[in-house]
Amino acid sequence: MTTELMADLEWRGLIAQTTDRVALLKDLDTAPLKFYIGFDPTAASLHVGNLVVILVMRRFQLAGHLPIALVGGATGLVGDPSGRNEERSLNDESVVTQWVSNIRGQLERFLDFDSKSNSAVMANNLDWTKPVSALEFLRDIGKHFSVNQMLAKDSVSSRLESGGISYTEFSYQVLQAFDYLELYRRDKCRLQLGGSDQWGNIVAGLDLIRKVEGGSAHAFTIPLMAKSDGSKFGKTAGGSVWLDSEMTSPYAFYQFWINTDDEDVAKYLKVFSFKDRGEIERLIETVNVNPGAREAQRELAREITSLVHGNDECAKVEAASKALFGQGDLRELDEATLAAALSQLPKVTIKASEIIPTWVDLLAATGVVDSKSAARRIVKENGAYLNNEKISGEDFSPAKTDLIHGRFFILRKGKRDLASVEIV
RNA sequence: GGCGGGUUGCCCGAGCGGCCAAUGGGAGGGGACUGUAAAUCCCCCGGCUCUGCCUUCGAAGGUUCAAAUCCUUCACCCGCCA
Repeated sequence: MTTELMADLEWRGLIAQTTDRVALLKDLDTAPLKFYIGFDPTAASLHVGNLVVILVMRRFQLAGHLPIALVGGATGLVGDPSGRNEERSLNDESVVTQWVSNIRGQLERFLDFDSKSNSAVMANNLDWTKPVSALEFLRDIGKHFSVNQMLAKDSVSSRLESGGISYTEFSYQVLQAFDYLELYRRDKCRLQLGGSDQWGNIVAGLDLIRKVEGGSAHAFTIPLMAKSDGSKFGKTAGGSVWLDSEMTSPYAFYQFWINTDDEDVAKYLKVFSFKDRGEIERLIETVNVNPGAREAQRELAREITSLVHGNDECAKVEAASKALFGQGDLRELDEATLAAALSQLPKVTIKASEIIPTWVDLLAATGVVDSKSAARRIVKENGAYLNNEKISGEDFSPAKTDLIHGRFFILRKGKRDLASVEIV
């Protein structure tokens, strides 16, 4: 069963590096294994990049193992130098506390905390790190670390080349190692998963466990998600794609997935989808046979949006996308369907008594563009639409007769950036 | 501690008294082509009450009719020497 898990992960391209594969397989096969992944609160929400690791965690749980979701209340206060060429700026403790609770809430959606056999548990490293005094830490933990080895770690050595590193961030690997040791001691946790940039930190933990407890544990890293065109995964023009619906609307979230390049969709299905291998292979085949239908993208978007925002919300944004991108006249959509679709978009309302502002002013008000100049530019460049019909003239204003169902205007910028105006 | 170099628009990087909102590249945006894809081609890319005005070239002062460009001080970075 576990052998299947590993084979499946391998097929999905989710294994970057592990410690002794044979020993790991044996442990996974013998009994449910406790494992953990840490998430540092570096933002108010997790983003789609974190989803890669979270879903691997879920796969392990589905295979019967015992997840510990660790939120880095302590490590988040210090800052991980891995993969960064600049020192992080420290966040206020109150901010980090807030972020910890946000992230905790988000993680709960992806794991089963009520299973009879292998429930997930939540942990916060602040709980065991905060009570330790600096002296205890230096004597009990620090003594086991060789600065020479610490300096050799990629995360540190690359920073030494590029502008330096503070003692604070330099110490990060020790804190993370301490986490692993703590979880090993109290929960017999013997496996840590993480992104491939975490290898050094995880191994630091293994060394510490060996030195202090004489025990052995495993490391398992997951490749960092890369896009075929070399750009960073999970970013759009607007920034990161967040899991928080306030920060990235479910509609925008769905749109992010549905716009996946053909080049990447096979890889994304393997990484993010819980469909079985046969079904994923069938979908990948559709990309080759009939790419225009974009069935693979649709399935991907639906599955991930449902997972993150729930089936109901997904159905809404799916219907909205279908309605707004459909070929038909928007006026033919019934009012309820249209209203539901528009509720997914950036929106501005104006009073019926007001004079209707220009298209430019309306678009700027929705926040779809940064400034009125940008909105004017769109008109000048022929990318301005009202109710899916091209408009021209910078001083164009919609008329009452353009209202759909007596209360909506639909603004469009370019091919797929939509916003709504409602007259109230 | 000494000497030298640097800090320019989202990023990289030209400019070195007026012709500079500032060359070029990347990112981003619009159009064409398509499939709400990629590639390609064309165009745009500080803001505004837009034939003009306002704010930008590390910060603050100063010289000048006129400064991103010259001077002074401050901050940070990077080399070389000690």
